[in-house]
Amino acid sequence: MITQTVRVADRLTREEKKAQTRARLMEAAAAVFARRGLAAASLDEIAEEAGLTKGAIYSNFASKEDLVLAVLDEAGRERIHDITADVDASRTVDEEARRAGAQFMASTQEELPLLLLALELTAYSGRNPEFRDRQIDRHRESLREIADVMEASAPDFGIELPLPPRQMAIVLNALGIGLSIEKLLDPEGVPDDLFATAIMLMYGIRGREPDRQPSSGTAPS
Amino acid sequence: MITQTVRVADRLTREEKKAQTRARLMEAAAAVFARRGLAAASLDEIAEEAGLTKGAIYSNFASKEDLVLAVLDEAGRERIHDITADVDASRTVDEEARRAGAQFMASTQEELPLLLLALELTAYSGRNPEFRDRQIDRHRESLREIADVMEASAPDFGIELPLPPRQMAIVLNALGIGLSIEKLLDPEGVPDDLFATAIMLMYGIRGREPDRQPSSGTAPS
DNA sequence: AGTATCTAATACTTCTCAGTATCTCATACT
DNA sequence: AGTATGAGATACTGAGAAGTATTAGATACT
Repeated sequence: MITQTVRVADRLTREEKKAQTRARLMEAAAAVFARRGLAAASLDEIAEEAGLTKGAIYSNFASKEDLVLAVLDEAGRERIHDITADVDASRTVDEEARRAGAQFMASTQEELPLLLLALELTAYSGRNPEFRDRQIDRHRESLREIADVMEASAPDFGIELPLPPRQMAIVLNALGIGLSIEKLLDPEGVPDDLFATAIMLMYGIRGREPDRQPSSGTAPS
Repeated sequence: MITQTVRVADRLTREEKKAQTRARLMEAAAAVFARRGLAAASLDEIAEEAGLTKGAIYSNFASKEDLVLAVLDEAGRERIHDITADVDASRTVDEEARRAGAQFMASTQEELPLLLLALELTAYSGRNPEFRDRQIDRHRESLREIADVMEASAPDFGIELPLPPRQMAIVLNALGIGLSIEKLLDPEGVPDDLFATAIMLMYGIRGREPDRQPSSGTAPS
């Protein structure tokens, strides 16, 4: 016998309701983790943010760590894609490097809580190898995406990668994260275009000034 | 009347004893913070590690945060110095970059807990601006030390810095930290000499292979 | 010598939070 | 309709930790 579930607008099936609860919890968790940090975020606060209670959390996730992983898994999918998706080989390398560099720095600045959370997670990973192992695939995937885009677009830009794509991706990613940290620690000390400038140096494209600029001057501090 | 304090070998004056206690606490704190992380390190554990009790901590420091800051202040002094002090302009740039790069990567690997602690502190700084402000001077000083060494040694190496020294220092530091993080997340994914290679690219010194190496091959994975 | 002072130990308070046990009530099934 | 199921609420437990009050005992001062 085939059962036909009658659907009224806000009359959800159990499965749907649960999925919705789960989604609300994950959204709330993402916000609270970003706001408070990994350790300081309490499950009670997350539940409250979602308009639910801790019971809902433990009905949907095995533990706090489990919830974190679920949140990460979802968040991790979109991150890199946003930036690489915008690569446009009809512009010059110079333009494109500046755009991507600026976009990267801007996004980490405006979503600072996410950067902070990522730092904490990295530290946590360093102390909990099994946690790290559960993230490694996603991390490699992100790198591969960067590598693929760079490899694919290099000919269009008329340049050659000075390193194998994967290594280039690692360097790029590392530099971006490192500079974000520098900027976090000393916002005024890091020029906005430093990322792009450094990248172009590696590509062998020397700066706009043919000769050396003085170490101090009218340039932005 | 002048008081002469009699000194027997292990008979310390009050002041000395207190200083010694403080030093023992800071040493223990450094170890425990590194081992457990910022939040997970308990004052009881630190006290125990020092062979003392929490009373000793609160007699010497106002709060946990105060203790952290004291530890950092001391630890921060030696770090950078170790690496820059070894710069030797009698070697070639290539050699020297490789040495410094390898030394940096090796030191962050073998003192991994310190890297993790630094990450947590950075995240903490991002959420507590007044804490960050108390670190900013030290951070700038470290950068200046790197910048000075690079600026001073560049002529000896017969090269020119492609960027103002301070910016060069920022990029170098950022890249080092970023690569350390990459290596932490995926130890096998990061070649040991990638740091040096990237640096040399920025200096405009192209790799040992005149032509491009394939993206995969007999190289370690 | 006798007293004051201050370091660090002891013991306690207060609080936060992850995780659990239990219960309720809406949905699903028969 | 009546019963079974399970999502989520409520209330609790237990661990652990920061910080405090008090005290003991050694050192310094007179």
